[in-house]
Amino acid sequence: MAIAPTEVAAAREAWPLVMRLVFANKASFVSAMAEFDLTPVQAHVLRILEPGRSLTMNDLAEELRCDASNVTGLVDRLEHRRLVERRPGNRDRRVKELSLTRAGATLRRRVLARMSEPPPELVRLSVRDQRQLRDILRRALES
Amino acid sequence: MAIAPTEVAAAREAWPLVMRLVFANKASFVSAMAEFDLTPVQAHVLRILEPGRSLTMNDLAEELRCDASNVTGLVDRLEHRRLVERRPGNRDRRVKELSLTRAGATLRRRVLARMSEPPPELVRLSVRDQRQLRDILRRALES
DNA sequence: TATTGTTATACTCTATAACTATA
DNA sequence: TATAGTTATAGAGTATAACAATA
Repeated sequence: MAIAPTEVAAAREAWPLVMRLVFANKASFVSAMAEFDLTPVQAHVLRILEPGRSLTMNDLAEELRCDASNVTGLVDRLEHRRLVERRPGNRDRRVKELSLTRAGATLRRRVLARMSEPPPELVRLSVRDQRQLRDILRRALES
Repeated sequence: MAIAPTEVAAAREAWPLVMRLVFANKASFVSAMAEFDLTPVQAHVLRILEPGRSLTMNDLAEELRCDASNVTGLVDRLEHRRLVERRPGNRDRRVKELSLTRAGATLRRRVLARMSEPPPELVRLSVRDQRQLRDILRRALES
């Protein structure tokens, strides 16, 4: 059965609101991460790099949705601060395995806690709305 | 009455989901805007600069939440493409009034239409969920 | 030959500080 | 003196292309 054009009408109205919400809080996110001496992208790297997990440089580029050449400098800066470390791959010596240091894991916890802090627009919603929003987003992102 | 800590628990769960949704679609947004030869920030300028409205350079910096020194180059590039134009302020000759050209207004319509196109995560929601999401976000952003 | 990561290069965005021309 | 906008400068993120080491 073909999907009628009206099926996405509400999504088309909702999506710009999502972007407005995020954009309105962008500056606050940037300055919150700056308190950890992190740029937004560096913060995302910490988020992606779960403790115990290890990623190759290519994996990270893919998760960040950017060209692989960028992660060299990005990881350089984090490694220089001893937040992450490169280790040579066991099987394939071309590969670098990237992982968090102890200090990186500690900072990651603080960063994630700060990233989860909801903006005033969500805080002032009723608890009922907050829960519905959470549930709808879970359904959207699942699978 | 003090707000109990549990009041924001659901918002704290919802907010990272919002960011995940946006982050997952960032690359798609960047390449969509690139088809118009626009960077994301340039696209935001077009969105902010409604036809008929005019803004000073300082106003634009404020709306973009960036330092005023940045908008000089940003507007230079858009003006060079004849999408926006600077006109001297009437009363105060220090001020530049910024507005869309005809070409800018035309491109703006296409850009806004593209920006409103919802990502697959929202499209596959039920119509009921789409509407609730829209309504909750409207309540969050109102006032 | 193909792949992983790096380097070289160029452009945009960003902030800070100093400057200009008005007010 | 104060303000609007610009310029100078520096650093970070981004892409493309070329490269070395390894497979």
